[in-house]
Amino acid sequence: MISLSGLNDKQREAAETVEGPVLILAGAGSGKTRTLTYRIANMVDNLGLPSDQILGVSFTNKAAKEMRERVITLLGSRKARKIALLTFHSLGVRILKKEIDKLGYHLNFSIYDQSDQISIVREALKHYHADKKFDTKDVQSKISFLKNAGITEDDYADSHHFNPEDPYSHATEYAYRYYQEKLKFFNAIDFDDILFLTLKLFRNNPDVAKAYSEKYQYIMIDEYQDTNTLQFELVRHLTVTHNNLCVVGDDDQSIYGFRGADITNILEFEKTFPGAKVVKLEENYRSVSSILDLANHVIKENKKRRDKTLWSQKKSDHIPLLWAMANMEHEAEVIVEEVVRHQGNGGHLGDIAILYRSNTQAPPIEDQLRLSQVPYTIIGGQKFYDKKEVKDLMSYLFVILNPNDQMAIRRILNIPHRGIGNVTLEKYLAKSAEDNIPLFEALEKYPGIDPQRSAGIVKFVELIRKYKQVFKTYPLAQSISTLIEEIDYLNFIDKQYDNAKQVERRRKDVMYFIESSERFTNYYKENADLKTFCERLLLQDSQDKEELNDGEDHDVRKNEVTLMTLHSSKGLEFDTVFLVGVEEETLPHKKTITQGEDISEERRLCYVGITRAQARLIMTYCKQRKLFGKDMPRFKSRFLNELKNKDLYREQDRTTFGHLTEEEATDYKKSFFSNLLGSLDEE
DNA sequence: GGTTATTATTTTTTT
DNA sequence: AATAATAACC
Repeated sequence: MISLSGLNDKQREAAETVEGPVLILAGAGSGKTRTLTYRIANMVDNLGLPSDQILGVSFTNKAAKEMRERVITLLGSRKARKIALLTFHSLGVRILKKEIDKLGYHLNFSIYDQSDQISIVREALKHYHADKKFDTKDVQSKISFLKNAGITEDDYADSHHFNPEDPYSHATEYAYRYYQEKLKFFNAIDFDDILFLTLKLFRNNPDVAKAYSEKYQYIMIDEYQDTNTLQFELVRHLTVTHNNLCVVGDDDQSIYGFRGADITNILEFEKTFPGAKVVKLEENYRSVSSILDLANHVIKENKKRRDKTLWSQKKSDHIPLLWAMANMEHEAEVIVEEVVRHQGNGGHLGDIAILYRSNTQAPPIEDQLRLSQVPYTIIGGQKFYDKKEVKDLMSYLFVILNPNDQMAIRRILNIPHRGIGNVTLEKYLAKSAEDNIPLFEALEKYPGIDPQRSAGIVKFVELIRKYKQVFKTYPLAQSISTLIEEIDYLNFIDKQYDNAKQVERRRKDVMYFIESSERFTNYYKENADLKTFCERLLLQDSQDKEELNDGEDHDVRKNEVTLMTLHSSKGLEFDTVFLVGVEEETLPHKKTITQGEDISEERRLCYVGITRAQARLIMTYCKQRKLFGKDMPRFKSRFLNELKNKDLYREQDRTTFGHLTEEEATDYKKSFFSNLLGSLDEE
């Protein structure tokens, strides 16, 4: 039996209401994850509901992982195993893998990431002759936005997003059609399609939707304020047979507007799901009151929000700090120094998070941590599969799996060099269009378009054919190693780069790729297929692969500092939080300032960051920052400047010793110089 | 077709 | 500063 006595009345009410629609309005730190995990534990352990009928959906891998870990802590891994705790996208792939043939795709579809998307859009815009130049990335993100709003390429021209006066709209319409056509032809889907097509599937096949709704009898959605139209519709289909839906959210923490998050989903929940029970969680258990005060005042500046003020019983003499730094390097130095001090005082590194607006802020801090030999882990950032080598190798896997995948073929056709360059490729692309056959078939059918290149073409086709068989007969990891050997990829890297350090790094990535396939194969045994492996690499961030080891230390946070973006930090908490780069044009981000006036989402982001901290909050900003190789003056963020009460935080100028007493300053200088001397000794 | 030099461009945020 | 796209070479 799981006891619910550790929950407060409201939390307990939410955890015990298992049937019917439930809306939990949960302020930051009000124990929302705790409530959800106890709710799940209650269902399984106390009510005896079958665990494979429970589905919990979150937005980020990090959040899904956290949820799983906490459920395991309550139930143990045996009982928790069958509970589906997924992101929206992994749920979508799980469904499409079995059902996508009903939409006219083959089951062996490839998944395209943003860089694939951009190349196709670039191609589309090339075909779209116009005197104006269009920004490829802009058009791509517009298409992505439209998909997330549930608008198809045919609906676009009639929607209110289409502006007949605007050349961009016309270009986007053309590109959208071109793009969708190509993807289908390549038997590929993009990240947005994972949800888009799942919804289409449900719409076209109500019986399939019904079956999944029956499979998942109890559904919970975390961070409901961030659901977009697509996700909302999916949820509706999934709950059609039972209406057992529990959603949790907080309008102040809506930070996915750029992905089409629709706040009315949460505001009108009771309308959509009549008879919903609404539970409000307002007591904050996370932060000390001084941190909460600051957060409340920052978010109060947002005009459009449901008024609420979180309160906390936790008192402390800590006042949030704001440190002014000279530049990025200095920022990194001072922060790491503080981290080291914390460690020296016997503090646990897992209690510390360093949060930033964008991933580009991480490298200097990372460098400094490494230099000081402080263990750390970075969540998100550059994806493992984003690395050139990994993409190349994955492209091989995708082609072997799905020969229609043109983007992947084009990527590897001449890697390693087979003497097939752009000119030859264009010839084959023309043939492929002419005969209306996939590129790969064109390669098979016309090996002799250019007699000089013929040998290379045949070799490539043979290679793919051969490995289709190899992957069928031998275990995954073994097949991958043989493939890499056969194409002599490591040698190719050697030849490509003359910088020894680069070669080393890239070879390491390849080795890591092989290792990760071995781990995967060991874990899934004979079920380790090519497709699942690729999906895992694409959908999961690199650190999640560690999960394959099935470690037992799920409830113990590692002794590492955590670095991540504000977006990834949502739903998490840390004893000490460094919120770095609280400056104009970083938070709020420049892009929001220049292109749109709505700064409120940036303010919510700031709010999210502040409310991650339990006991200690240290914000920083730089007086100067290098941008595109140039030093630019920087200023404190308006989110702090606009506060009338200046006692909410304490500002300290770390570029001088002014914030220290004379004694402290002497100590500081002494240790600074001895460090300097120490590092000189090493040289 | 491949390599190198020059020029343009870049930074949200997640899956 | 770093990287990618383009142009100009071999």
